[in-house]
Amino acid sequence: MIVSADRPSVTPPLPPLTAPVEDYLKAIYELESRQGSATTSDVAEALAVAPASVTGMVRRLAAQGYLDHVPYRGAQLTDAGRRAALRTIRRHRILESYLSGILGYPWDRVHDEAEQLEHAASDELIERMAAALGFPTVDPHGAPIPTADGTVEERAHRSLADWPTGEPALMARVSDKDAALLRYLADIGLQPGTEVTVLHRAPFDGPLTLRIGTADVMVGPRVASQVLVAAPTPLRPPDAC
Amino acid sequence: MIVSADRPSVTPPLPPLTAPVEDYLKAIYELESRQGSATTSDVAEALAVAPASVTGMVRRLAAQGYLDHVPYRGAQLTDAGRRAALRTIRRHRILESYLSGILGYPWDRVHDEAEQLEHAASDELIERMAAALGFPTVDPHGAPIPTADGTVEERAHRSLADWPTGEPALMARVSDKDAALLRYLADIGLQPGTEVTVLHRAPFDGPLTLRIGTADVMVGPRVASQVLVAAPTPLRPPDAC
DNA sequence: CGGCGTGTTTAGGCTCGCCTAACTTAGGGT
DNA sequence: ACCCTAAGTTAGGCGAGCCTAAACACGCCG
Ligand SMILES: [Mn+2]
Ligand SMILES: [Mn+2]
Ligand SMILES: [Mn+2]
Ligand SMILES: [Mn+2]
Repeated sequence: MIVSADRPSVTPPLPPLTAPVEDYLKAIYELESRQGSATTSDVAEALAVAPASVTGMVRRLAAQGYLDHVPYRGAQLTDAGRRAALRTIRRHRILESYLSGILGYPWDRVHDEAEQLEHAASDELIERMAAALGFPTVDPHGAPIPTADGTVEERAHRSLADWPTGEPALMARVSDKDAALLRYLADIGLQPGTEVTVLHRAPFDGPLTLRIGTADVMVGPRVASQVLVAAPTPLRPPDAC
Repeated sequence: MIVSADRPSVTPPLPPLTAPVEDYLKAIYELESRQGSATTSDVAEALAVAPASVTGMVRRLAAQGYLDHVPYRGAQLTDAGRRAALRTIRRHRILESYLSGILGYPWDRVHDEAEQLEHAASDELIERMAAALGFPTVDPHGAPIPTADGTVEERAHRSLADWPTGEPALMARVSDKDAALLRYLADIGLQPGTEVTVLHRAPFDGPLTLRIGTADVMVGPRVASQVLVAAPTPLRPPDAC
């Protein structure tokens, strides 16, 4: 009688993930959802680590069932890996929201703090913070907060660089990684929820003239391309007019 | 020309302490202030680690100037070691206060959470939490919070087990380490600031009858010995009567 | 089709923090 | 004074994460 028992379906109790492992899974998740799969050098760059270190870690994580790895071809998360990544991302974004919303942190300094705390905070703490915030659905930079059971609603936004001239838009999201950019955006009054209109776009990748509130501001194309926007009041059903 | 350059007096920029190192220094500080010096096995017990591991770590910390170690005789913190320990203790106690005071944690669960967060939180976060609390001077268990520049005011309390019968006292402090004891004390309404009177003490290490508020409660001597108390309203000047 | 460069992996090595097993030391008891 | 035991240290080893240097694979380009 032959019993095939490779990869038992009943998972034995896994040890808690270490901080580096959580950061790898998070980075791979983000690269994967942007580029389809995560290459060794992209992960290395994202984590400021040598490529050889990534190869080693990826091999370990594949052995533990968090991802599939085809040598020379990149890595892709398994369900277990995606679950773990989304858990860390949830913690990160709730922490950012709490620091910004309750403790008065400026939005350009919440990321670094959350990058550490996401590995130390208990589930109870995270849920208490979420409750104190009224269970927010997006973080201070407009990124969606995964639910506790591991689902995210990723909205497909357009870049302000592509948005048609003259049509008002709502600022929706910006990366949390570039603190200087965030400070600049705060300066000119651009944050998630702000209405913004592209008044004019100079040719040859020239600057854009924006109307933000009552003020007109000129920004470079590098800034505009980083700012994601959406159509205003997209929540009302289409037949409501 | 001979220049003696061993042990330069200008300290080079030290790398940030790791979480285990912070926990060692904290444990040694606490043992030292309770027993004069910290023995290898006491530290091992406090950190749930093998004695051999302590010997190794103590050797490293001595080499880095955080403590003095006489083999077979125990360890004592240097000024640098004491500073580092008090910094971690400050963070721990502010975190406990914040979790309990702002996030509604029960006081028996703040310790474990703070034990992790104390290594991850930035100075800015700690100071923002302290500010949100109005710069508290004691934590939820009555332990004094060291100042940012590294001083603590340790009050010499007496145990409830020794307190004279009939004289009212104020509950002042209890260890944060035993969650079950903390739950019990919360149950019977004993927390820092509560007035308590020993009505009767049964002989041969028998139970104590306490008056807490309007209720009478009997507690064992093991509980009473853990509860530290002080004379009521010790803040009013003596000539105020 | 063969060579070449970029990207990846392998090989070997390091520190930190922990372990167990074997030893040494200090110090109290006889 | 000596021995015995408890406490402490040494020896040797392990896994996690990182590194550099060297070998190698893929796929593009001539
Ligand atoms: Mn972030
Ligand atoms: Mn992180
Ligand atoms: Mn505590
Ligand atoms: Mn700790």
